[in-house]
Amino acid sequence: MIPITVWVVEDDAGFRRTLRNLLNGDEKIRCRRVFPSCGELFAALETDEHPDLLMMDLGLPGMDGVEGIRELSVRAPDVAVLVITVFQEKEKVLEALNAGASGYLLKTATGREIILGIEQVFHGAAALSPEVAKIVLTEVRKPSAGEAFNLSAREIEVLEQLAMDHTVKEIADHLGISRRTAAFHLENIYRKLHVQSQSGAVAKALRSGII
Amino acid sequence: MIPITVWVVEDDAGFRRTLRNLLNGDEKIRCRRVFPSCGELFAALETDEHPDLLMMDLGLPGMDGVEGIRELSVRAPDVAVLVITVFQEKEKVLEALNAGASGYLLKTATGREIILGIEQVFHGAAALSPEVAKIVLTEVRKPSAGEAFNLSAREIEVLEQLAMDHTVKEIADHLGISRRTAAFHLENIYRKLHVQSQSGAVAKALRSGII
DNA sequence: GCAAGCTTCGCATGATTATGCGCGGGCGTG
DNA sequence: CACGCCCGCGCATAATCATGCGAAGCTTGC
Repeated sequence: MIPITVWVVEDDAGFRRTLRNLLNGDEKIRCRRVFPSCGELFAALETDEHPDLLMMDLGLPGMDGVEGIRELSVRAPDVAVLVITVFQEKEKVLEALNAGASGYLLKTATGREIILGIEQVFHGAAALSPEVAKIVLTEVRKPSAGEAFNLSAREIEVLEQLAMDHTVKEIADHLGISRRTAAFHLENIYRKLHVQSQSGAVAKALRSGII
Repeated sequence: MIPITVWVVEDDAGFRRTLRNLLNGDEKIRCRRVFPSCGELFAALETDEHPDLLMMDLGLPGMDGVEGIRELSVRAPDVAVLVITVFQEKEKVLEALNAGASGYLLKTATGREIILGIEQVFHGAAALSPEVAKIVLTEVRKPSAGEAFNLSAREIEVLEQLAMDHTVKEIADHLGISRRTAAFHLENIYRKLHVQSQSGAVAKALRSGII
């Protein structure tokens, strides 16, 4: 069986070694190269054969880990990235995942969890530490989904049309009602959403998951 | 140490028994009650002391699992829900998580993973099977994140203000510029986003993750 | 060094909105 | 069988917006 080839970028020499030893202790994984910063990584990507997966720290000297991931997704989109870091702030997590990371593990993870995470990412799944999963979960969860504001079906239709870049006049035509009626619905929407402009209504509706 | 009390709703008698035995095989967990459907669960919630956590199947006779979760989050918001199911469709996953589930495991998970998942959820984290994490990840990832439209910093500020329910006049005051300038920025935003109204711009900006 | 793009502003006009006032019909709850 | 809420429409006015024309200082990059 061909082992999963893994590279590591980690500035802390101690943890770098620990990680390398851990990975090479598993026969399904081969970690041949480790780097203290993104600079060395990109140099190596120019000349060497790309690894299957890259384990990336975030708090790095020089180019930040998140930027490194962003850069990597352009230069070497074939390499999956698994973040391993101490940061568990929402911003860091979302930035890293948006930059293209396929997984995000905390350094509190056990060796076994790290090995499992690598296998999962390699097989196209995602690896998230529970704490990180919680953050991501909160993020996908839509606030309350509409019912809260008691918008009528017609009002939601109007909102959807608004968000589709239509004017009140166009909305009236599309819904087969007069512009006055469309405007009337809009007034009620303003009242229910506590806003006073089309933009505000659309913003609130989108952020609340109503549309 | 007080064990984590867990209840189970699962229509398949075989898997129900397997699950119960698995849970009670761990000294940190106590599974005293299992139900074949949501009806029995809600009846028990009326009379008995609530469990710490509920493991919930999704494909259930009578009330669907997702609806059950929704109902539970109203009737017994103190009970955490961990979904265990065979469904790995994006819709099901997001529905369940939006309904209030704190975790989502596939039935392919190992006993160890299930036990771990329960502990994680009990400790306020989230438990997601790797395949599920992948789905959730794809969902949080913002489409293109702004740069694609080449909006200037000022233009993004204007958009943010618009989404905050401000009029062009107010935006001008807040940014310390004339209304004509604010309107000018808006024109450029329209051009760059290919829209022709404030509402359309706000909708596109929000959906694209620009703001 | 100069072209290009961003940011800033004034003036003006026609289009569009926001909103108050009135009016009528339908549906579900108490 | 009212009462409240949703849906539909007209008229009118004041405010706001969209946009064309013209102009200028600044930063960025070839």
